[in-house]
Amino acid sequence: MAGRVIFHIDLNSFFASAEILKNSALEGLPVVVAGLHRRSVVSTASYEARAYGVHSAMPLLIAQEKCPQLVVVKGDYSWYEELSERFFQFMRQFSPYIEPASIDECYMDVTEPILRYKRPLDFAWMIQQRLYEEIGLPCSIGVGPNKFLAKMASDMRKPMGITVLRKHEISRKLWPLPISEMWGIGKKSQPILKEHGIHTICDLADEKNESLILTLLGKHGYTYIQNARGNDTNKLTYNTTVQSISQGTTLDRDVEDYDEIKTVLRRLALSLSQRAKNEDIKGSLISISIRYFDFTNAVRSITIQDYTSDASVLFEHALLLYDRNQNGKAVRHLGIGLGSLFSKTHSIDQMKLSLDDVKGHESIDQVLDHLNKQIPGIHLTTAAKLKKQ
DNA sequence: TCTGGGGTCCTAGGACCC
DNA sequence: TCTGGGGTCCTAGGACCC
Repeated sequence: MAGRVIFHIDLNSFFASAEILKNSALEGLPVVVAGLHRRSVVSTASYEARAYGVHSAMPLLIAQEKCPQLVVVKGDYSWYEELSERFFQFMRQFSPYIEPASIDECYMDVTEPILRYKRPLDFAWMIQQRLYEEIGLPCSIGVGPNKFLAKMASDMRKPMGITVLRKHEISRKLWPLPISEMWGIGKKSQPILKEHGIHTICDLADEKNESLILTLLGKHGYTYIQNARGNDTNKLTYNTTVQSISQGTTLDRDVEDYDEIKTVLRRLALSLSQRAKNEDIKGSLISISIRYFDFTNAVRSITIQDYTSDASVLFEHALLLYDRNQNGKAVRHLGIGLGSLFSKTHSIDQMKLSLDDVKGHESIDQVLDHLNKQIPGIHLTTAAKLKKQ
């Protein structure tokens, strides 16, 4: 089969761009979107703010120290969602083969449509220009033969960049980068690799390091090696469904008082329930997450008999899980989650069985297994298996 | 300096069933 | 007495991403 052409489209400092769209007076200023509490961190920084060394995940207090004239805007998430929806709608006019990767980025398989352009990059350029003119959002586009290379490419020129990363170019464009720049390698794997002399993506791709990396990182190591060599074979997934929803909050100060914790859990249960109902979602896996004053975490979960979105059911089980796990440590953060979701509308959408679902599977059981993983809340089986039960 | 909020996916052990 | 093989579901924990 001939090679694919994948675009990775990444909105630049999306939340900050969204705020500037709403209020043009912010244009050109060092802006961050962040919570307005003592313990908030920066969600997104405009490029003007980045010039001061401010970046996302930085504690707000530190950001303000680095940039005293910093403009702090409280996030308006329903506005971001609306804009994000416009972004995806806009993209779909060019191709249905789109995989949303987050609120502000997607992959698009453009193997077919790009043939219609004399100069392939004109397609990327046109998308970028029109997205900016029609919706007001700047983006960077990465072009590659697979998802990984497209993703790495879109990171190379920002904002409003277009970068092509062909396989034969990786030794020049990709390999010199430090492993910290590599998608998928986080703050745990980095020190492990560096300790063993692996500092660049070139080191990851090097055959001499292969067995060492596999020993250190196992299956993940294998993925890193293949990606570093430009051999990502992951397909785009076009029907993405939500797997879980959650609602959490960091408390203003660490809390030991039981009644106070109970009050927070009740409030979280209410708002999670509201969201679930709005989105026509129910779930059977209820979980709580706790972060203690010392930054240790615990997640506890329980599976219930029926699918629910009921606030009191969420609250009761959350409290049960909390009680079971009492240890006297002061609590910094609390969250409630709902998983193993069932959504009528989503399930019906996905019942359309396509050839892609069947391709590549050897037996009917494999096909059913594949479908069961795609459609939450249902379980397909064969008559033979039912009889056995 | 002092560390958010909302997600995804993977692994692994134990219970339980045939 | 000492001993399977295969499978699913549940729970906990962890790495990573935007």
